[in-house]
Amino acid sequence: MPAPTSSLSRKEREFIAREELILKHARRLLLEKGFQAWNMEQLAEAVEYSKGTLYQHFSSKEDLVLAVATQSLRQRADLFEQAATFQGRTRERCRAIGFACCEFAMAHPDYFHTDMLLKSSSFVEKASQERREAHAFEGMRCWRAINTIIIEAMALGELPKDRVTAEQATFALVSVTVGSHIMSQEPNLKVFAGIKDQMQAVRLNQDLICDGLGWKPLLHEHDYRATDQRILKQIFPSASKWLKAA
Amino acid sequence: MPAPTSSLSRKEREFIAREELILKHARRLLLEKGFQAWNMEQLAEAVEYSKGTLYQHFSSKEDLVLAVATQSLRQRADLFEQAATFQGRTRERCRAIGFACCEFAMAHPDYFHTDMLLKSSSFVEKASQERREAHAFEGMRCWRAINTIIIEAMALGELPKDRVTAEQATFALVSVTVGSHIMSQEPNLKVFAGIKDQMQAVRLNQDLICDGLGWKPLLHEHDYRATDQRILKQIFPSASKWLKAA
DNA sequence: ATAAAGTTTGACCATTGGTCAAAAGTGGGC
DNA sequence: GCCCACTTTTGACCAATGGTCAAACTTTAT
Repeated sequence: MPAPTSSLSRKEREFIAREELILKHARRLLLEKGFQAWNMEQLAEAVEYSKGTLYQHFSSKEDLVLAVATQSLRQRADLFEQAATFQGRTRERCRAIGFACCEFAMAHPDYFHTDMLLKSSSFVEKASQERREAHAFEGMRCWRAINTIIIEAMALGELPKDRVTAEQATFALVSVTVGSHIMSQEPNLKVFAGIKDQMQAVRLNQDLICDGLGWKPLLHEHDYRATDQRILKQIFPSASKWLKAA
Repeated sequence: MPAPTSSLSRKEREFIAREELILKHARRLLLEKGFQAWNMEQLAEAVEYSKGTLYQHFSSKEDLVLAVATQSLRQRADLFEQAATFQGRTRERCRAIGFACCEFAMAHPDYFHTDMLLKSSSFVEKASQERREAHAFEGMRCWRAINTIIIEAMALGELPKDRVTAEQATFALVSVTVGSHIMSQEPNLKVFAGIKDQMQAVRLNQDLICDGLGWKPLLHEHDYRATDQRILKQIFPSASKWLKAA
């Protein structure tokens, strides 16, 4: 018998592996069909376990979906924190987070829809306390990544602090980002607004907020194309596929 | 027998009245419980008709909810168009629409949540074609109210047209508004961001976008307090209750 | 080999969105 | 006042599905 490769027993490792298998298939169904158009029986068949086993991992369908969303949100927070390490001025680092969010949105096209479901109290109330807390924790990491840069920008005088507080600025950036991602997926709106590149539309709106905040250097005061190239090279070397004309 | 007061027969008028009764109670349930936590039987009891009768008006629960949302959206469009008649400079008129949207959000605290449900294709596919078209129509009215002012602002030179197109500017304003309304309802975020007055937070973000667009006069170049007072007096005399410190 | 402990299963239950045949109601003609 | 054709309303019923749990099955310790 081989020695355990970690501190977890075989059973525990199997349990975790199965949970990840379930989450993987649930994510796929969620992406393909949304929330309603699949059921636990179908998921059970997909993972080749029975329905009862699913319920040993998740207390309800909502709990499961929350777990999928939290997994995604953790990746988003990872990307944000990674982007925040970009070497450059504060607004450039904020921009790197903007790219991080686009990178995330490309990898998880259904995330914002699912996240909107979670905002319904009757939905989230059916999930377990632990998973709710885990989700809130990852959300806080995303918030803090932005908030930290803004506080630093204000301390350095690159972002005027007489207009809004650091929290108001963070709230503005978060709001415009979420709103833009949601709206840019609306088929009707895409036609009206003539949106070709969704991610570019999101980042433009972020730029408008930053300019509105007076965050130096303003859009026309600096060669942000060069910054974008650096961000892509340093932080997201794999992202160039979706960013054709940086 | 009295002569008919309109071109509709008694039966037709009763049908319409019943439909409005159903919508009224459905709206109440939606506000109190969200989408899942009530069923058609409960609604039937509330309106004192049977389930079968409900289905003579609406093809599905989703169809019914879409009808409620469209009713709300029509009011939103009405308010937008009313606000657009405000006498003043283009940015002031845009600001009046910002107030209109807050007025609407106060009257329909659940609207944006419900609207997010509609963005799920599996949801909206269960509604009837007519109701989908009606919803898209009211959405277009809202879009156009903003878009029209922006086009005029660009023609007058009050809004520079070398940065973004009129459609991009409209998209930015719509996105920030929706995103801010959604985010400002998030309990966690309200704590983090220290939001006391949600509507003020939404309007601040709109101001940041307008400033970012370079829409003259900028926030610090003009006494918008006075504008706000005029908007409230001329357009929304009844709104002063929620706007304590304009 | 056997018993104890843990794991997996799928038949089963309750809820609920949606249907439809039958009951109830309506109104015009005689 | 009565009949009858037509419309409207009803609620028993159906199918789908989230969730449960006793029994079957597997693993482990002795």
